[in-house]
Amino acid sequence: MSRMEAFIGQLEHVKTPTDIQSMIEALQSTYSVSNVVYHALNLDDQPFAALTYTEDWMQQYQGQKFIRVDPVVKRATQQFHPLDWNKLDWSSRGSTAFLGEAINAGVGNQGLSMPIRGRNGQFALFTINNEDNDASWAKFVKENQRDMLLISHHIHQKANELMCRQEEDIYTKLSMREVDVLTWLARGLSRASVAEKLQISEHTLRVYIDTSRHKLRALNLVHAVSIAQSKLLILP
Amino acid sequence: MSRMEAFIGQLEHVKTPTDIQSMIEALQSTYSVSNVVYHALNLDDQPFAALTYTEDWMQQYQGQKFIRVDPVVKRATQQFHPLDWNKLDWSSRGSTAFLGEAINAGVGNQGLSMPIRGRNGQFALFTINNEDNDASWAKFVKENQRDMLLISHHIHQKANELMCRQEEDIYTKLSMREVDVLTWLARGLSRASVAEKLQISEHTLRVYIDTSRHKLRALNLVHAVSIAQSKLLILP
DNA sequence: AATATACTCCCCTAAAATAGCGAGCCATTT
DNA sequence: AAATGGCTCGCTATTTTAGGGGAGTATATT
Repeated sequence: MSRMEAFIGQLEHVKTPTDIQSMIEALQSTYSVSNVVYHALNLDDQPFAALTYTEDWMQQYQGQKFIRVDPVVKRATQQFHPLDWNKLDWSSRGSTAFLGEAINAGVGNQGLSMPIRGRNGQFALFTINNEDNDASWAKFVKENQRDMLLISHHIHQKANELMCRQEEDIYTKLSMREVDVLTWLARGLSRASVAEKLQISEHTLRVYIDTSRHKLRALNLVHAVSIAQSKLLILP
Repeated sequence: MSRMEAFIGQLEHVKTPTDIQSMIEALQSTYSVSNVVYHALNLDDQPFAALTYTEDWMQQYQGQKFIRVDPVVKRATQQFHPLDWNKLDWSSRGSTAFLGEAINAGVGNQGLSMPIRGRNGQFALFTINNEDNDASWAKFVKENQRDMLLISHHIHQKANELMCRQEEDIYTKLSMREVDVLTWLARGLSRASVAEKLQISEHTLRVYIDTSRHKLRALNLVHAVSIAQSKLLILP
């Protein structure tokens, strides 16, 4: 049984968020890397992280809002496949400063980050990084990338189970017409255009907007579209 | 070398969308299943599918808008991990009718669907289905689920490479303030509230809305938020 | 040093969105 | 048979947003 399979087997016994942290630390030593990071930017609106970075670095990262200049995050949000830090552009002013601080804080010079996208617009990053030369790191990536992808999926699944309410929300059952309306509004059509497209009066249209807004507990139309979109209640 | 590894190796030589279709058909015979389906609902706004269903069934599916009642799609949009059709609720009126038609059309009674979420709000489904009894299907799933996950990722990656423009869009570089503004607006705050929160005048706020709307080529605010959100330019 | 981009502020008017009230028909579920 | 929920239409009023101008400072980038 491979390291990966053993790890995923163990992961099944995880019961608390703290256990996830332990599993991340176990990964760090099993694969002998500087750091392992699972960072969910939103699990049902709440962020969650399990990682091996120092407390200092985490506070600095958050305090200086590094998430805004971190090229890993920027790139990962627009990528599907795993992302090798080698292929990033570290040249911009903000990034270079960030890189310096990161290396200072014990973040490895080599890294591999995998974007994870979940239900309801969840976005998380699973990162493994190490102090290493290019050749040796390339070998490591080649050998372990597939394992990492599977592990990252399982960790995200676990985090999701533990941190998110799993019950179905009866309020998020939009009717067909409500879905139609929100879909077209999300595409930028005005109420008048949508009414014409759906062949209903603007008054009726307004009813659908109101009811869906209430079902989604949204404060206004923009909010309603935003929620419906992130929950994939409306499809592109 | 496993079947999965061989397949992923071959996938690297794929150069055209038709090749993807061939690979899907290869999967069908390699794993001896009734059908294999890769269906991307949106790749840069365009849908794409490579599958082994009959032309008739596809037309019926589209003509009768089965996507609206298909419980696989409904559930998959809210799930992260692979989804076994056994665990679905087929009891609702629309679903039962749909199920009957599907079986008629040669869709297996057993199935496994994996949701794939990509960059820019992409959503795709990779499905494998077969005519089989519960026990034998459970065994198949247990043995091959991991392979299917990796394969689905690689197919999506390929489809993405082939079908989507990969260049960066200079227009989608929002400034920090623009991101702030769209983020809070997406959360349902009114302009007045956002202006107060960011400590700027409503007039200034309006400038950010206008510039970001133009950058995103959006028709109005709702559209702009929708685009920014699907491109993950604003984070939750 | 020059050009571009981000950030801030102000005027105006017309259009659109929100919010309250009402009603009837049809299908599905209980 | 009754109840629920979806779909359709109407009115009035107030608040909010969109779209058209213009203008100055500071910070990057080239």
